Amino acid sequence: MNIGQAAEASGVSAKMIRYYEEIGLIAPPARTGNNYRVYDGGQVHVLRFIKRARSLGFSLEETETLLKLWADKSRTSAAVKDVATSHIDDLERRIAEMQGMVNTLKHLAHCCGGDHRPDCPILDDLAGDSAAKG
Amino acid sequence: MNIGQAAEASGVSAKMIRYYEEIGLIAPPARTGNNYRVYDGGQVHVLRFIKRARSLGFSLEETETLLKLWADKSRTSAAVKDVATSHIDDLERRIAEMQGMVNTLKHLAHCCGGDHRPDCPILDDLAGDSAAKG
DNA sequence: GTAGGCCTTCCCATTATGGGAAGGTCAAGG
DNA sequence: CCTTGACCTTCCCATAATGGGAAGGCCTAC
Repeated sequence: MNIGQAAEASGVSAKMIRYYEEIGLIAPPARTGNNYRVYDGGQVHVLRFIKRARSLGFSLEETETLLKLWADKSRTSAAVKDVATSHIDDLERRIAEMQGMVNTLKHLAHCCGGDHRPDCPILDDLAGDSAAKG
Repeated sequence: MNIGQAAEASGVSAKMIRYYEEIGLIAPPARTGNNYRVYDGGQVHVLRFIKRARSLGFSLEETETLLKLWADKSRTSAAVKDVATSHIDDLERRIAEMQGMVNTLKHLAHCCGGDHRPDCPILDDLAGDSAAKG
């Protein structure tokens, strides 16, 4: 299977497959006589794993940890759960931060006429004008 | 006022102040004979504005738009509100995406024993094992 | 034999920020 | 007068993950 077919089968772009190989996330595949990379079902399975981990927001570094745990038959589920829960914490922290921004922005937008006049509580807030309406 | 003092007064690092100047977000300040940048209260006000916009999650590009609107006395509040609301939409999209990850991960983590045994529904899910418990 | 569709490597760009080196300037204090 | 320290300057590099694109090799079909 060529890299294009592996990309198709895994949902990971050929560009990214090469990159993952370069950074050591996946093992270098065999090469044909013409120097083409060849992949088998096992490699594609790994790529799918990576794709799924990425879609859940795991960084490539975390993904590497998960891949190693996956390969390690003597792992403990506790080790995997640790990776997952700290990622959850991270996501929740970021969500809270962004939600705070949204709350502030919605308040400001609510107070903004959104009309033809120049007066704008949003700009007033950004400008540090504590006399901003609302 | 030197760049260090402007950084102190605005909460924007000296490094970032130089960068904002380099990308044209702020105007190049005056220089002293020894080639030091000098800032006045007006420039610091702009830096504070940027700082506040960044803290609300606006990109530097959006911040530039907001700075121009701020400077434009004939702006309409509608134009400002447009920038804000599309940023709110963007944040909410990202929050929803991350919340989806959290929901999935919490479910998987809940189903994971987190003990000394190797069996792990989290890895099963990542591996695409549709027989994953839960 | 040539055109198209793969593949290869290499370089560049993105976003916003920080680290650090090499060197200039200035003020204080010995 | 010289040193020390705290500034400042510019320049280069690194981050995370991904895509774009060029230049060139290989193979298959027509």
